Amino acid sequence: MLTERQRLILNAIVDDYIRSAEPVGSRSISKRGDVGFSPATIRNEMADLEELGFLEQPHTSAGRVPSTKGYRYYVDHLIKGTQYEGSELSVMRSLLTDHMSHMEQVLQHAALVLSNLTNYTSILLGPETVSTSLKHFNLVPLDASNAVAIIVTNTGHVEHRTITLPHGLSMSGMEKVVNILNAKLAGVPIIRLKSRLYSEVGQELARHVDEYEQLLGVLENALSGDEDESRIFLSGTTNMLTQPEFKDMDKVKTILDLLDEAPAIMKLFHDLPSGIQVRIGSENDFEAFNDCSLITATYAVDGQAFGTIGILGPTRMEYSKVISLIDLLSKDISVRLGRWYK
Amino acid sequence: MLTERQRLILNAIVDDYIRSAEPVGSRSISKRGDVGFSPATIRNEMADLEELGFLEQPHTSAGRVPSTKGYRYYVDHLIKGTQYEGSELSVMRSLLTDHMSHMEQVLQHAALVLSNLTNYTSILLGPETVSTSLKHFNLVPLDASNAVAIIVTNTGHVEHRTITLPHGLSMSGMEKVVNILNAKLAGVPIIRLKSRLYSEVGQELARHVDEYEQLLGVLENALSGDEDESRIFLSGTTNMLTQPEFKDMDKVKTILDLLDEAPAIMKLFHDLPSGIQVRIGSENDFEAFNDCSLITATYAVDGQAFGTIGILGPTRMEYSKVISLIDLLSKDISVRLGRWYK
DNA sequence: ATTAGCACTCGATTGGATTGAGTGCTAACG
DNA sequence: CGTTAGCACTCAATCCAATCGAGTGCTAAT
Repeated sequence: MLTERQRLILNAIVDDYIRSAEPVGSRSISKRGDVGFSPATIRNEMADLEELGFLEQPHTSAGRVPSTKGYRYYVDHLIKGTQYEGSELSVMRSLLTDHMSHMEQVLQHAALVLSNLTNYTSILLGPETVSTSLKHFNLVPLDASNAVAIIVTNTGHVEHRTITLPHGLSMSGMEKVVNILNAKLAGVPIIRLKSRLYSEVGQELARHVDEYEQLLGVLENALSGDEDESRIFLSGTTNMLTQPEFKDMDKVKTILDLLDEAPAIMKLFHDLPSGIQVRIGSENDFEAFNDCSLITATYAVDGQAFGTIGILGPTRMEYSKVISLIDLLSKDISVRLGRWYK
Repeated sequence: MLTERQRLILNAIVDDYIRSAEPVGSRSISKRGDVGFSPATIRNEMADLEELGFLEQPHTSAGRVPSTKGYRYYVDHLIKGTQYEGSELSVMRSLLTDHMSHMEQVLQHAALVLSNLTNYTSILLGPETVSTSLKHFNLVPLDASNAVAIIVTNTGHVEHRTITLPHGLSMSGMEKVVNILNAKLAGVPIIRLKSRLYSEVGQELARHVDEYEQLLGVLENALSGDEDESRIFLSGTTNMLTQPEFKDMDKVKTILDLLDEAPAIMKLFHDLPSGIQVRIGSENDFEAFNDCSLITATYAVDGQAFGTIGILGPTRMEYSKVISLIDLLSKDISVRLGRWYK
């Protein structure tokens, strides 16, 4: 357990380092108003804190830098209870008031606002496929052999896909197909659609359609969504470039490249408990992101878990500010989507 | 006019500089097999070429670097007729053989292949809105007050948008709306849709629907597409980071940020003649891209202009290779889309 | 017309001295 | 006894002068 003075000093060091991005020495925090001790005393404490693993020294005769453990203690115990910065709060409110017509727009816009306000990278995840189910299916004929398949989920998400129909499927045949699918598949979770398609729809289709095998194949294709790809909304990826810790091009490139890949992002976000979560540096078990911290919050609509909001930045991140912003935004999105949902 | 020897030397310098990214001296090109003159002679010629504006010297006692004019002469007169690199050619062929179901997929995939093969940034533009027209319109009811509007264009592009319908619009009313819209608007260019909506559809609608004013507003909204946003397919933007000339973070950030903005890209691509086009450095009148070259090719489907393929890289770009690749790919896409089109 | 030779330029590299921000330790102090 | 002043020490960063070397332009010889 840390003494009160140690906590004070640790807090000062982390704050200073977050501001300046440079190792902080005993003198500089002694000169700050809030720690009324001489450099010598502070040096002693700093040595102790280093021994305990909260601080690190790039080299002898340099100042101290917070370790992952140091940041961890900072966010867990030292951050002053969510101190909303009034101005930015109202800015966000005003930026989010545009009326928007569908979920994707809300999320993409929120991502933009968030990255602009923080100067970090924002990552928003839409509804998990696990918790979405089919609400409605439809086919709109284009010409003799092509049609657009429309898939509407219970989360209000709409997708379309052009498909090629088997030869000789009549207008009324198509209507029957649509009816059968809706009857059998409405309410079924997206991830179960394929198996259900074969187990329940197959025989039924066979009774009404000649080329039902080919049709099944086409439908299977139509019903398997992009999964992850379309859930992800990114913004401000280039903000990484402005951080002094990422002056190394190669490192930045690997990070930016990973952010372009849906699977990498899903891995980064894997296994998050609900509520606000902070993953600091080496805590997120992903080699490339060891110099980054990820702050996430899940949001819910209508009581059930929905998606996730994330901010990715350097470990030297303005935790306090970001946490309060993300907290706020997640609630706001819940409300906003909840309202529009009905 | 340049002498044969000057052309030879200019060619050697540009080639060398493209390879090494460092100022080229007289000795090093004298040692290359293809220019059989002594360094002294070459120096004289280089001085002349500099006076003529084809070369530049970063400072006295450094080698020469091609100027924009130098690159221009190089691509116009010195590049050996499209020398397909056999291996990469076949790689591209094989990468593009996957069967793909719609235009967007083809273009996005082509962008990926192109950026991977070149290590530059690839930018593909889908069909221009000017040349697209409405082929088919449809409404799919979701619930009492919402529906999905489906817009199909003559280029095979499909868009959907969820809209909120006026209260009390019956099923049959909706059918009428769809019929009217299709009758009046099919074949109309996308950019004219709005004006036609008011000039021709208005009265007709008024006769059949009560709340036609509100409906008109909603339809107008539904028919105005994303325009540019959805035409653009980018890939390999982070390849910029690997180029030594872009080691300056600020410069890279401005470029990457611009690439995220549809209007900027449209401005970059403005006013391109058909065929293959090379814009070198300061030639593209866009401050931020003065260190970049843009190579573009338009492609056509069914005889009419369709979209554009572009590669953005440093001025020190492998013009010869990129030009041949882009030439090839543009033709390939034409064929591919043309086939799938029917 | 070409080229060998040479003096010259100037950025890049090298290495040694200096600086200065930081430390740890010890002894003095309230 | 906890705190602090003082001091010797460390080490990256900065500075500076010397040197290097890749390159040039010019001139004179071939």
